[in-house]
Amino acid sequence: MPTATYFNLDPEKQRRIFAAAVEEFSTRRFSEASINQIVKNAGIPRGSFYQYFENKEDLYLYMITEIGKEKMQRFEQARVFDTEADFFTIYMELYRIGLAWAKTKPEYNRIFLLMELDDSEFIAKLRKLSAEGFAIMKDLLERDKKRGLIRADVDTDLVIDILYDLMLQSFKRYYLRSSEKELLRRVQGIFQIIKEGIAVKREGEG
Amino acid sequence: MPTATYFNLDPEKQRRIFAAAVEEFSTRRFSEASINQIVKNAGIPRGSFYQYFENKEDLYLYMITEIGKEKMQRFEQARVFDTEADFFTIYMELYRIGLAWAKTKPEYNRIFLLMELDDSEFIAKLRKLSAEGFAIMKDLLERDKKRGLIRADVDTDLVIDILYDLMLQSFKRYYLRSSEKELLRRVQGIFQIIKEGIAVKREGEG
DNA sequence: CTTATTTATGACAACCCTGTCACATGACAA
DNA sequence: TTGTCATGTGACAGGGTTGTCATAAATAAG
Repeated sequence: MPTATYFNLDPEKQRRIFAAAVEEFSTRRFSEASINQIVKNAGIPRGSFYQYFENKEDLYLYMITEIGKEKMQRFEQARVFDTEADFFTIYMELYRIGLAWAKTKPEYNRIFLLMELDDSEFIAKLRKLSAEGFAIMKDLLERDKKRGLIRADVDTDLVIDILYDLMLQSFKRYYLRSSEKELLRRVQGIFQIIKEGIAVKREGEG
Repeated sequence: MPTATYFNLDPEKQRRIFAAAVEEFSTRRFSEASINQIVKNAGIPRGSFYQYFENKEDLYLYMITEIGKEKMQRFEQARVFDTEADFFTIYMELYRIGLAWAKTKPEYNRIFLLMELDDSEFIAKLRKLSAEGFAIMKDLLERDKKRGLIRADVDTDLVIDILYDLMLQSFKRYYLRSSEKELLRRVQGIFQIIKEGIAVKREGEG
């Protein structure tokens, strides 16, 4: 948490510091990001930084929390969870929203992608927290099981895991080369495979 | 490529340097690895390093090439590609071999995992090369399509992509926490899903 | 034995980084 | 005005990194 001094600061200055943090952390991994660079971009003296934040972790945590709040709002106002739609439909919708968000705030999104590339203790802890949000998806999948849409023998956790990995990986690709259209087609393709499988269906099996 | 001077070196010294490189690159990402550390571990003076290698990239490339050769030998001597077995069986077998290899040479394996975590230009180039080896898998999948084992409408490239991502991700997990047994069960689970899908099969569909 | 060439070596320059701390400045109160 | 407290500030210590280079040692050739 930033110090009281930080919160007493001129809002414009706060914004400048926040922006500088976003700039740095969306360019370099946490472990490679430099406070020096941040203070330079924010136009504040080095000493001041330590007046506002304990260290790099402190700033990062603050930034991530703020961004997280903003993202959550997007999901909440979309109300995708309140429908009776099936698991895949909801997942796709969430993905769409996430994509739209990433489009308006590409730097924010880069921060999350870079987070996945980091393997420091600190980031590992953070990642764990954000992954816990996926419990909702597990519930949805199990609901569909009860509704007879998903086979009963399917390992729910594994499916959630798989989808998380694949979505993340696809996102990475998107930021490297693909267009949004391509990306969405890819995600559709993935869903199709996870739903139906790729093997030729033979009768009397299960 | 190392200089002639390097290859003229006492083999024992060469081995020491190689080992030091492996030690460092299996602990830290390429971008974070330090030549200082390597020369220290190898017990050679800093100046000598630059007599043998142009820079860090040069050494890394050499090391990766050597390790790649060794890994390829494993696959070749297993002759998994010569069977009439189906795609999934062969993939599983390759995975098993890879796992066995990773078990005897965990440092080598860590190097590849860390490579996936890096995003420098240099590593991106390297990764691309190693991914091209997956063309064989694509051929196998297409063979199974012709044999009527895989549905004709399936996007081969996408499946190869998906499997690559998922296998890699599973490997990462294995090195972080899981046991080999757990990992193999997970991979089996993934194959099952990719094969059969997770949706309840309704008649008269496709 | 002497000269030429190759190889070995560590000090050095130049550039990063972080966290601290003594001091300067501003603000508000007595 | 003087004192007190909050804030601003940059120099500094101590740590890291890479690549170079003058010199020393070893080896080969004449």
